[in-house]
Amino acid sequence: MSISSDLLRGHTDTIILTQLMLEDSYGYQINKNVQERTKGAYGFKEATLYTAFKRLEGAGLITSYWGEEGAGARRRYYSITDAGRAQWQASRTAWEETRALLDALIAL
Amino acid sequence: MSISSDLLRGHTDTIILTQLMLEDSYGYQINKNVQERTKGAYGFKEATLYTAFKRLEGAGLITSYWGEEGAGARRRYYSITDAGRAQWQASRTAWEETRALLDALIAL
DNA sequence: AGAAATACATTGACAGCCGAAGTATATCGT
DNA sequence: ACGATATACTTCGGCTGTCAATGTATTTCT
Repeated sequence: MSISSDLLRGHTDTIILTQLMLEDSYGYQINKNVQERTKGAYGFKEATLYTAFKRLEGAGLITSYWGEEGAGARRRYYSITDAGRAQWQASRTAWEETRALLDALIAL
Repeated sequence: MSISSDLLRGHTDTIILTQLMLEDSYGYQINKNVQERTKGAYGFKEATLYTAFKRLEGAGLITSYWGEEGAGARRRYYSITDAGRAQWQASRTAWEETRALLDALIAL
């Protein structure tokens, strides 16, 4: 986790929504995917991750249900809603705009 | 200011340092420059800006002095230190890494 | 049996952003 | 002359997201 999370602050929800755009998933798996995609350079702290799920579910962007595995630790799966999909589109655009702004602002 | 500052959170100090890499400047001017560079899409709130100056000066990354204009409202100029220049280099690299991470994480 | 990995959850502290309010000077239009 | 607007800086208190710490519980590996 070499990157300070302060620099990604505000993008947490979007990162989670991105994972859920691909398939229903649960906290531990989502975090594993994030670590894989970033080759270990970034991962969520557990408290951050589960706090984000609460926030997203409260906002109606995701829903959750308990997994039905007979064996293994219980898993709470999350599923993105239509509102969540719309939010993801908006957030993706916002990221592109943010990236352009910062490229312009952090250059001599 | 169409972009949410939550998405730039943590980059405020770097943006200010970038301006001071170019020349000594003061709060109001720095903010004008930011607005120009972003074509009006972003600007700092005053409280955010002056809080950042305090933080940067406390960290030894910038120093300040009062301008000597005889006329006009008083201006406090800021100057980047050697430590500030080193920090800017590090922050620029961090931004490039952050950008790569988010490009990887906010994509299907 | 013990350690490590999997998996989820809560609490309290901390830091950055900002609305709001205040202070002060200069300029422009009428 | 006067009010509005722009310039310019400062502080306070609230809000929000991150996270260290702590706790619970199950499975797998040695």
